[in-house]
Amino acid sequence: MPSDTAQKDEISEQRIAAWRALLSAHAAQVARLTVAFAEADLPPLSWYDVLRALDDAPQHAMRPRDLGCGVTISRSGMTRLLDRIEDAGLVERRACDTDRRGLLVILTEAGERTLREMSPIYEGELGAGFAGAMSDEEAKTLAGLLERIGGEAESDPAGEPAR
Amino acid sequence: MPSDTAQKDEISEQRIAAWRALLSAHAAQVARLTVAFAEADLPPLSWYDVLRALDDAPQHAMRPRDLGCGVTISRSGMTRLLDRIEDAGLVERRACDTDRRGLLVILTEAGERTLREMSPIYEGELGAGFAGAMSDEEAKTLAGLLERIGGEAESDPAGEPAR
DNA sequence: CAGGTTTAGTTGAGATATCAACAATTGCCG
DNA sequence: CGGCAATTGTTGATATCTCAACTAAACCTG
Repeated sequence: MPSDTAQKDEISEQRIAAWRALLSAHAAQVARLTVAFAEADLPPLSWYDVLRALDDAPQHAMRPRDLGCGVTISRSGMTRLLDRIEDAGLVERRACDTDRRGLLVILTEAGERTLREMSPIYEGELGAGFAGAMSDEEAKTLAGLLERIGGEAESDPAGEPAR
Repeated sequence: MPSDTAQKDEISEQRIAAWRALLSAHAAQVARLTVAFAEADLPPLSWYDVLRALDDAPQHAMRPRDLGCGVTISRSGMTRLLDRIEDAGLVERRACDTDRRGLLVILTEAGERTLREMSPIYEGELGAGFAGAMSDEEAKTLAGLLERIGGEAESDPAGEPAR
C-alpha cells in the first residue's frame, strides 16, 4: 500500500475520529435526556420517541412496524414497549381496516397531554447540549452530511438491516 | 414571543433536523455493525468497545471506571459485561497497586486475537456505511463540530450526568 | 489520627431487551 | 383458484441492563 490514504481497506484517522465524536455526542445527549426525564418524574425517552412519532403522524396513528424505532428496537421489543405505554393509557391499539394482520397504534388524549409535558424538557435539554453547541448554519451542514447515512435505503449488494 | 427564531425556548428546525439525522445515522451504523459481528459468529459490539479501549490503553490495562462505556452503560452493567468477557477468557481482572479498592482489567492474548478478528469487520462496516459517505475534509468538519458536545466536561450549573 | 464523606466495584431484585417459534394474513405465481 | 413464500404482531424462554443497597478503601478535615 503506497500511502496512508488507501480507500478500500483503510479508513482515515479523520473518519474514525468523526465516528468516535458522533458516538460521544450521541451518548452524552441521550444521557442528558434520560436524566432530565427521570428527574421530572416523566416516562423514559423511549416513550417520548413513540408519542412524538404518533403525534407527527397523520391521524395520530401508526403501524408498529413504522414506528421508526424499528431501527433501534426489535419487533418484540416494540410489542412490549407498546404494552407498557398502552397500560399507562397513552396509546390505544385498534384493528387496521386495510390489513387485518396488522393494527394501528393511536395516541390518546392522555398521551397528547404527556407529550406536551415532555416536549419542553426534551427541547430544553437538546438546546442545552446538542443544539446549543452549533449555529443554524452548522446544523444545516451537519444534517446534510448525516442524512446521507441515516435511515435511507441502502444499496449494499446483499444484506438486510436485521436479518 | 415575537418571532419563530427565539433563542432560549425554541430550537430551530434545522437543529432538530440535525439531531434526528444524527440519531438515524447512529442507529443505522450500530445496526450494521451488530449484524456483521453476528453473521461472522463474533462477540457483540459491546465487547469490541471494551477490547478496543484496552488495546489502545497503555499496558493494555484500564480501570472499569475509565472504560469509557461509562457514558453508555451503568456501573453494574459494566461489572457484568466484564464478567462475561472474562468468562470467555478475553480479559483478566487484577488487583490495582495504587488503589486497593479498584482493579485493573487487562487484555489477554486471546483477547488480542479476538480483537484482531473483529477489527477488519468493524472497519469494513464503518467504511461501507458511515465513513464511506464522506470525504476526509467533511469528516474533519464533522468531528470538529461534534467534539464540542461529546464526552467533554460540561459546565452546566447543577446536574451530574448520572445522578 | 478519628470521623464523616466520597469513590470503586459487586450483588440481588426487578425491569427491559432479544431470539426463536408461532398464528394469522397477505401476496405472488402458476 | 390453490399453494408456497413473505409479512405482521405476539409469546415463552432467556440474556442483558438498571436501581438500590452494600463493602471496602481512599480522601478530606479538624
